Amino acid sequence: MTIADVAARAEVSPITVSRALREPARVSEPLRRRIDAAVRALNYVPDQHARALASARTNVVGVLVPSLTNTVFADVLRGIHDRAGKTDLQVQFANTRYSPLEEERLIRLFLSQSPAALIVVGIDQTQAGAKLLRAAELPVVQIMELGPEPFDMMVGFSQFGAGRAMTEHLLGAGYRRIAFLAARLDPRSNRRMAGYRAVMAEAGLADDSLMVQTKAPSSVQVGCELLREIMARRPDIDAVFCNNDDIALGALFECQRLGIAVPEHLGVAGFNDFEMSAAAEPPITSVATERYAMGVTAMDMIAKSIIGEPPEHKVVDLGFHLCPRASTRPSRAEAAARPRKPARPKVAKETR
Amino acid sequence: MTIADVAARAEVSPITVSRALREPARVSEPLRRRIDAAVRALNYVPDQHARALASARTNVVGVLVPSLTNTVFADVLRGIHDRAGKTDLQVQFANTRYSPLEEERLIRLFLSQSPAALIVVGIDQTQAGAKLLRAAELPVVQIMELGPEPFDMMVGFSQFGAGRAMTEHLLGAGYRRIAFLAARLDPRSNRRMAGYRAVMAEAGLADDSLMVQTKAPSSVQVGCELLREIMARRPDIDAVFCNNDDIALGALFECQRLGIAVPEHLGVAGFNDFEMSAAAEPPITSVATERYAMGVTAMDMIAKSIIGEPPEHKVVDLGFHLCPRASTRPSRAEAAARPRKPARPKVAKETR
DNA sequence: AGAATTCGTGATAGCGCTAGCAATTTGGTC
DNA sequence: GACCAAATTGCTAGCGCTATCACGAATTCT
Repeated sequence: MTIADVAARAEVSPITVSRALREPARVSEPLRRRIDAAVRALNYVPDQHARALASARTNVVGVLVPSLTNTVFADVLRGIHDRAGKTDLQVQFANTRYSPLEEERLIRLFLSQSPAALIVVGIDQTQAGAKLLRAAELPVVQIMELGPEPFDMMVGFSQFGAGRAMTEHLLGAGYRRIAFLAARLDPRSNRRMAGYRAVMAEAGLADDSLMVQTKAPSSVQVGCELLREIMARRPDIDAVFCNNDDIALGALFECQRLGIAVPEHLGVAGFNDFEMSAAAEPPITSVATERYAMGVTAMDMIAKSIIGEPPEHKVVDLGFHLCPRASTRPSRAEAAARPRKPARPKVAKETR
Repeated sequence: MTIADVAARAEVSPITVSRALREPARVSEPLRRRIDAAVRALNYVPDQHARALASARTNVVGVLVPSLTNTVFADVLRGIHDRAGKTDLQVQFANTRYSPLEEERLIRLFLSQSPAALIVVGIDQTQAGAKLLRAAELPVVQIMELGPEPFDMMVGFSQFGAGRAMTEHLLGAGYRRIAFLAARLDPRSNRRMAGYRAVMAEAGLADDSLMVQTKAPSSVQVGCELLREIMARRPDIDAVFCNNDDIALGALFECQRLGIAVPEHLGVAGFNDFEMSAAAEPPITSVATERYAMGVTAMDMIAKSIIGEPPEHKVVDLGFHLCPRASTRPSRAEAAARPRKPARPKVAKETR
């Protein structure tokens, strides 16, 4: 079942079939109809390998992410994958395991296979990796955060700004001794922490002993441990801002174990607005990010670039939004706007 | 940078280079050394497309899973991916969205690209899909569960048996009116439910009003809703066996909200032993399954098959094990073995 | 009217690699 | 020393597709 079979059936030359499939506009109406009919009758599927070999191009989009299991990236991948299904692009994932060197190796590997485009996470590639991506003659999208001098395109939000926003929210709710709990600090968590630090410093409340971290990857268990640690070191804290919602959930569980009332004695805030956070008791204050949309948008930008219509904006800020919930006291603004007795908080729609 | 460049540098013919790379044993020691040196000096990477075109074979393993975000599959994918990194096999994922028809479409699509092997989930393919896979001349691994007449190979565990085991454990702990909470029932959840039903029937305790389910996919939020529903319908229940740990977590949160003491008034058990379950307060009784190992084993079997050494056992049972925790009363056997006052349960190591 | 351009189609020549066979060398066997 | 089998290397001919150029016919321009 090759292009020649289709050509024979449609009584045209193979090259015309090839054109009808790739650039229908360049083939006359009647031929195109005959060819389409033949393709359908024979259930013809072009051979990707032959196509790639002959044209020195592929329809494979390489995606380099630090982790395949972290919910954050799983959501982005789902967006990428869903959108890819609507084009003829294929997706090839690879796992950098949070290692810039591994990422560089994978960049080399992928580039050697001349993919249609690449998606990488963040802005902290190695120098060599950055140079390769900048020089590459293909669409490149950096996702998850924003920064100056994109290699090509960018879709994300300000991690620093999000860290600031949550910290400001907590200050606005009257918290003063706010601890920061962090698992393995990848570059994005680091920038959130920088946002926290900046706000605390501006308020004259900065204090390094309020910050606890570990090299272990983020998990609920780690959240438990970090909470015990900070409570041992600084029993006077009045809130914890957790790097990630699983840390926050662990912190909440540990509070229950230790008999610490949330939010009365301790406010607990997370980041990323995982599905479980809104359902927890009490529901956990968090910052929602547009992970799925990020994947979709990245693929959209790539699809447009490939057909020669690069997107209007090369850098897209999808923003974030704060989700104040009962695990922290309401801020003054909210308290004014709400009825006295806070009703069961409405749970945002959580679709998969 | 082609095989010809390497051949020129090593002063041999291109075909010898090709052989040295694919079947080193068939090339003499000295030539092999010269060729290896040339490959490294030129940083040569064979063109996958040319290779696939010429040999009518690829090194791509297709993986069809129902979901990319569900932790269960994310863990399996990680195993598959990790192991693939140690061979020269590439992995291509696709998402069936729990639809057998979509799965069939993808089976056709993948087979038309003659992959090196296929991994599919479970035993509930459409008739046409099953026929295609049975006829396919390539390694096929069915994962996640076991069953009679594998297409080729199988790695999993008995979902029915696991459902039985948990239900028996709950009975052994003295629970009698055990509800079953289920989100969208995919075939595997169904078999777990069948295990529950069988044990309840044997004990003379079966009662359809004890079973609640919804079409929504599994989530913590859905766990909350299901718990409210069953408590409204059957306030006399003494335990809930949840389809999945996120349902169990939601049930636990809802118990906290409703003031139901766990495990005194209600035992809560889950399934899959997600990381958060051991860290919850109280820690949630669950059934651990070997998801990562399943992915690794599947890839191992495939790798062996491809080099012509099919694995000794075509069907591998990785089993499961019960993790009794404080969200259910201890069974009689455990109670006898343990000290009176249950210490904080040790948390199993949870590595990522 | 003749030249220049555009349009639609086709012929040719590879893309980089490997299957299959052919040629050569080596190491034994009778 | 002639002969055979095995081991080693190389040649030839594509795999299925597309880039490039070529060609005639239709269209536009001067």
